[in-house]
Amino acid sequence: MATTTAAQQREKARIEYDAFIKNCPTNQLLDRISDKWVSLVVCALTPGSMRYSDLGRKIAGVSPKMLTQTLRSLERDGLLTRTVTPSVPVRVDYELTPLGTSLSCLLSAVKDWAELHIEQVNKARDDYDAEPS
Amino acid sequence: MATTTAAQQREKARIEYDAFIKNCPTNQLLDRISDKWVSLVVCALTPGSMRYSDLGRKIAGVSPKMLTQTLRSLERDGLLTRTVTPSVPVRVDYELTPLGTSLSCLLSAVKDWAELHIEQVNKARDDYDAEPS
DNA sequence: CGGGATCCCGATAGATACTG
DNA sequence: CAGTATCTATCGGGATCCCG
Repeated sequence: MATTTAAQQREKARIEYDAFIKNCPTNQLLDRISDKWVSLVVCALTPGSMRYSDLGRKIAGVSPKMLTQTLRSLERDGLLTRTVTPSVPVRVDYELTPLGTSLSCLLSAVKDWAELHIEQVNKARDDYDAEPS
Repeated sequence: MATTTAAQQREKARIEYDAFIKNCPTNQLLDRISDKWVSLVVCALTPGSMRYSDLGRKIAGVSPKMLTQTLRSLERDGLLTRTVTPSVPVRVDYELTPLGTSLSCLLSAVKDWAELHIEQVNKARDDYDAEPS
């Protein structure tokens, strides 16, 4: 048991690198917006506030669990606010904060790039797939 | 068997929505850059071309499998080129294409946003976690 | 040196059912 | 209406071995 195996050393390196990545703001942000539902929620809320069930319907395909989970994490990061109105049927509204709106703008930039270059990517993909080798 | 269950209908909706998402350039791009290693590889290659093993060392923590897989998919999308030099020990260089460089610029924008707003996010997170409830 | 093929495991998405 | 709890199936990703 004495000697450290190569596997253990690599494991150590991996953990350190993971820590490095987690402390990197860029990767944190990438992790955040890469989440399957985050971009959809942000996009859905960009026009204005919306209720929980309306979001569920607009995003169609999301399970209550994932919707709640996504909304919670976005709320935690200060990207949206959660407002509970204790009426007879409870009413909960979600709305982007200025920070959330700012993120929405960034997503727009991503969207623009995507739409501008998607054809090149698709072409490259076809060429690659068509290669004889 | 005649009647379609609610579960089946939801399943259908999910599949359609999935298809919708997959056809959306923005989500394709998000899927791409959200990949754990893609941003790191692009970032590593931004200064210039690099060899396979150099990449592996610079990114430290990536397994050969993931590195190869990442490089292949990026090559397929026309974001980088792969050059094989059949010398005695084989030599393979990777280099960003103009399209890849363009993506690198987008990642820079993401990076800028991240560094500009990370403090707000962290503060919001602390506040949220500190809440009594 | 630069990979491909295979096996395996932990994380997590999502379906379902229940609650205030 | 707006969630929560639980269970399961899937799958990304790492380890390992092997090849050209």
